Amino acid sequence: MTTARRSDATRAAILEAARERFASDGYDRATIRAIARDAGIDPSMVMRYYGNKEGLFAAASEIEIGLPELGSLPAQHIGAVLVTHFLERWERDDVLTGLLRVGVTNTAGAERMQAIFAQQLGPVTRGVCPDPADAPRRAALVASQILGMALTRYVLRIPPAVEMSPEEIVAWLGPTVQRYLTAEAP
Amino acid sequence: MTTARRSDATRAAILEAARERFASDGYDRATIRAIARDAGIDPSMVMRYYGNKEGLFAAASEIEIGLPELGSLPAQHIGAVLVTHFLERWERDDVLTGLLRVGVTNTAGAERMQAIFAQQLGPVTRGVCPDPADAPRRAALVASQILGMALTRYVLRIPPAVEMSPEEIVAWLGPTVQRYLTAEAP
DNA sequence: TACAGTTGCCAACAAGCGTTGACCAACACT
DNA sequence: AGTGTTGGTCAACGCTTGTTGGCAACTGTA
Repeated sequence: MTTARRSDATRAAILEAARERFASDGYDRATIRAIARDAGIDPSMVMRYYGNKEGLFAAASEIEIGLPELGSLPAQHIGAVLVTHFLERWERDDVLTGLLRVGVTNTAGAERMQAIFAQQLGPVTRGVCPDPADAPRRAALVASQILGMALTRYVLRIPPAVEMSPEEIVAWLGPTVQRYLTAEAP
Repeated sequence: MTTARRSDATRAAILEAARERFASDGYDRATIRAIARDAGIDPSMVMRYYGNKEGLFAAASEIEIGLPELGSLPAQHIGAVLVTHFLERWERDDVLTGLLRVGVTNTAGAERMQAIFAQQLGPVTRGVCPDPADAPRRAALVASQILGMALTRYVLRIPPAVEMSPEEIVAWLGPTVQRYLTAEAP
């Protein structure tokens, strides 16, 4: 393993500042200078440690959704569990919001978003849906509803979406996700 | 009424180029210079006719969703009709995609997106849902699913979402929207 | 023909951007 | 004590951006 370096604190500070800036400003408006100012260091350090802006974004958007094991759960609750989990994940920090923001204008961001959902939501879907052949389609449907809620609630901030309680959202979206996963294809 | 000017063609060309650029590149990357180049004129003309970049965006993002009259329709088909209509609207041109892209990174864009849905989706919702008091919430839920599909299909371009046929999407999303509009609150 | 208004191009501006390389201070090791 | 490595600052580069003002050409009117 790589031994701990003296600069690890700085590296972490840069990464944290970068996450916040990317999340609130998007890729273009999140300038290296602003990120460095937030982290309390010189812009050139960012370049030294992460190569260039793209490298910084790649490092800042590394993420684990950490979906729970669904195999052991009662099949009829999967929808609610999934929505609850994503909602919690989204409220905890704003990396996902940032990723969503960047994914919309930046090709690298969009690809990363695709990869995350393919690798982390895909397997779950494959395990629970009736016909494995249309698992990708079902995963995309689930993604459309979950990302759509994240979009209206955390990015566009449409007032009624912001005001809803997590429980309310789960109650509404849970059955939708459940249907996308387990209902027979129309 | 304002009389026709000789520069109307140029104005229109600028607007069209702006719509395309905003749609494909987002607010920041859509530079006035690039828009002017597409329109075949000098960047300074853009400033003369639209004041500044914000003014140009405001003019380029003026939009009518043109929802159909739903009052006369059988209540149980509203969901499918709505999804069909939005899908068609989204496929027809890319102004909405552009608006979505800009709304994610730009405050003015987000506000415009909010306004569009409040003014054009709100009334429809109010007419069909059981209790007018939670009409805004229901509208937000509908928006979350429709915008989510637009996001995954037209912006992030998640492959399975792109490959689905319009009929398939309507078949999956229609019941969801229907439930958000007319089912009793959970 | 003279003149005012419109349409357009050109050149430049100040500011901000990502990025680079020279340089200094603190540390680690022998 | 001396030397190479690491962590960090500073000043500058080349470039692009939104924006401005001056100037030429055209159009319509009297």
